Amino acid sequence: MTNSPNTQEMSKAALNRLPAYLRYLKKIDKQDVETVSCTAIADGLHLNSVQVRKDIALVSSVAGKPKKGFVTKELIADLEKFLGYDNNHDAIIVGVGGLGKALIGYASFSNYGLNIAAGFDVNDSVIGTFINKKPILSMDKMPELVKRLNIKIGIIAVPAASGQLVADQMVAAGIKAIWNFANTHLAVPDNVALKNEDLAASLALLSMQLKNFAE
Amino acid sequence: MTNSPNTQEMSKAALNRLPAYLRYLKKIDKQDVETVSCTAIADGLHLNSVQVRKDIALVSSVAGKPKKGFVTKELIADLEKFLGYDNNHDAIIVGVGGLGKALIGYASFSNYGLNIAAGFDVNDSVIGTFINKKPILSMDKMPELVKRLNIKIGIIAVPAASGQLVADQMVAAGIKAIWNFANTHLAVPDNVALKNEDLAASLALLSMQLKNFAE
DNA sequence: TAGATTGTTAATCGATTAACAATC
DNA sequence: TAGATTGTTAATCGATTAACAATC
Repeated sequence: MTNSPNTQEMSKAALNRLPAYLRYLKKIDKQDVETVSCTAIADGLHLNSVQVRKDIALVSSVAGKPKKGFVTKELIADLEKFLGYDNNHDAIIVGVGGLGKALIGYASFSNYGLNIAAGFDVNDSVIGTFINKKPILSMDKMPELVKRLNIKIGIIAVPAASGQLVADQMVAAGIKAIWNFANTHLAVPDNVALKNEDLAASLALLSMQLKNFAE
Repeated sequence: MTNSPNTQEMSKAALNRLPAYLRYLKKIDKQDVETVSCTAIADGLHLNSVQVRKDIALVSSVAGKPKKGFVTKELIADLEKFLGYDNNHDAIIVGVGGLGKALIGYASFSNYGLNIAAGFDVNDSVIGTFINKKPILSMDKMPELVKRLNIKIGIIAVPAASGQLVADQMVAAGIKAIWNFANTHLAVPDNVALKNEDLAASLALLSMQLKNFAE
């Protein structure tokens, strides 16, 4: 069992680091670096090497070779599989304002296994249009499409005031994971995954750091 | 000293929670709730009450009253002060693609004390235009404007490949805090604050949760 | 007064880092 | 072979939670 990937044992903090590993590995793979040590990854990303080694051990399907490390391409494949980037998830997005438009247009999502199937809005001026080839539909159509395509991921990019309402509608339609860009706290059932993208919190962290440096 | 706000003792995790407290307090303040207990905040946000009490203790300028708690408006003012939302920071943004445009147009930033002074890009088709009343300028103009307005915060919203270059240019111009939306690891000097907005990592966390729920 | 809530000290929990034997 | 790197066990560190006396 030692080397089989194990979801249970991976902490959130560790999981957060995996995409960075993957990016680094893809970079050196492009440079035709065939094997890579955890020490090298740690150096490249300014992390502790033991930490990297433990994280990689949970993800890699094969043991690393002393002196050589891991085969770059194998490790990339293992990480992509672990992160679910290898099989595409469909998602919908509700709210096609500035941020919503940007997210629909964000081509990189396909690299992460995310495909935005459609956008929804209540604003007549965008309904019926296409953004990045994705149809923007009326909010009424949301439940039916979610059910028909068996979509599990919903992205919320509406103003804070409508956040909870949209979340409730998504849950009612069968959405099981909500990625919340609205600046508000959402209450969702325990069996629905929720990830808040709190730009205010990020900004607070940054300006606090800035303040400390200045002192 | 017990009740004076103290930057040093605040952990990153705690700091991350403060904006949520502030949002909650503003919400109940609108409902004319005059005093609030940490227990109530904890219940409202589904957090542990001792955790909230400790966080609030580090931020509040006055002690809470047993049985009543804190004066809502006072606590809001203390939080805004602590988070630096009361005095405006100027910032610039480099990269006026989809995400960059959305960020420039994001009105809520002003609520967080952030004012985007200008956007920069290398693309002639956007240079000279205005987005949300902010001028979009040629990248050449960036160092001069940063120095003249003494701007300390830079937002990076360029493709991953140009991320490091832009970061270097910002640092050279005197930027002391970088908010990085480009999907790449950045190397910056130790005296420059860096906050990565890693959408890939967020998405990974969400889809992992989704996977675990499904099993 | 009684009891809800405070601030604080101690216990627990989890994650990071250090140390080290195994090995290609 | 020698030494870089592995995987793992133990020590440290920090954050969360539990317990409790003080008090309005």
